[in-house]
Amino acid sequence: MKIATWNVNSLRARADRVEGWLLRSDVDVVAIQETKCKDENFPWELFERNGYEVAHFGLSQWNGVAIASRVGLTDVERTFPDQPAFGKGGKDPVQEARAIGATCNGVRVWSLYVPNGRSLDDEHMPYKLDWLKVLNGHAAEWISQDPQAQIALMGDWNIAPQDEDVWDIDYFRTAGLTHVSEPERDAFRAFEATGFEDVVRRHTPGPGVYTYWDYTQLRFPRREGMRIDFVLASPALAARVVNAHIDREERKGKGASDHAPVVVELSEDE
DNA sequence: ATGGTGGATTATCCA
Repeated sequence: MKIATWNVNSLRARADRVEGWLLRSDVDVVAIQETKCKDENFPWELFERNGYEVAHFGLSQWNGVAIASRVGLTDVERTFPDQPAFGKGGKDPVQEARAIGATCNGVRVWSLYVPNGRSLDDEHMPYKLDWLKVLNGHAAEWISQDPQAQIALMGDWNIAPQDEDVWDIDYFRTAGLTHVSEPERDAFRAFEATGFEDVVRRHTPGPGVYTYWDYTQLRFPRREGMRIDFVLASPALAARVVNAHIDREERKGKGASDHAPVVVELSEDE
């Protein structure tokens, strides 16, 4: 069984590429981020005609997460419990469309689009950190209730956990950029302390291995990217991982997302 | 090389 995560940066703008990749990649489950649409604009047929069931959570032109599966899709959950809401300027806080969960062939899959902190002193940064803290609290409960639970927390984490996960750590430090700050890295490491493992890194060692390249500044041809998309697996799921890769080819050419798909191969169920 | 990122929406916002 192959599971994947991919921030597509608009499903409508990327429909042809997504369909082509589904056919080529042969994945059984894909967690999608940044669909950038509501249900009424979601390309349901694209998945159906290729044999995938799909669940979507999208509230506006922003964010939007989905899970597509050809090995079953049950117990869909939109937002995790007590998911922190965001609202500024006196507006009512809303739980944004950043998390959807579903069970696919025995694996509890979460498609996650972690909030972007924007800058170290922006109000989005405490929102991001709180969001991760609440999620990790649930992740700890899930494992504690069932140590054999197979859980995949996958998506765009908007964190580069190690210095080698950006092309030039000094550039990030000097400019005071997000994604590499200690509070963000602490929030990521907290999931590892809970027992979750980044199951892609051991199959795709760095340096110079990334999942995202900014559209500007010729970042992709210059090989100046960031590793910010991760599959964090519970212990029982991590034990099934036999391979993983980052599909850098998909970042090439006209009409590519700024993120590459990340694919994890699992051994067959016991 | 007279360009310069791209998407959703349409003058900005978001990443």
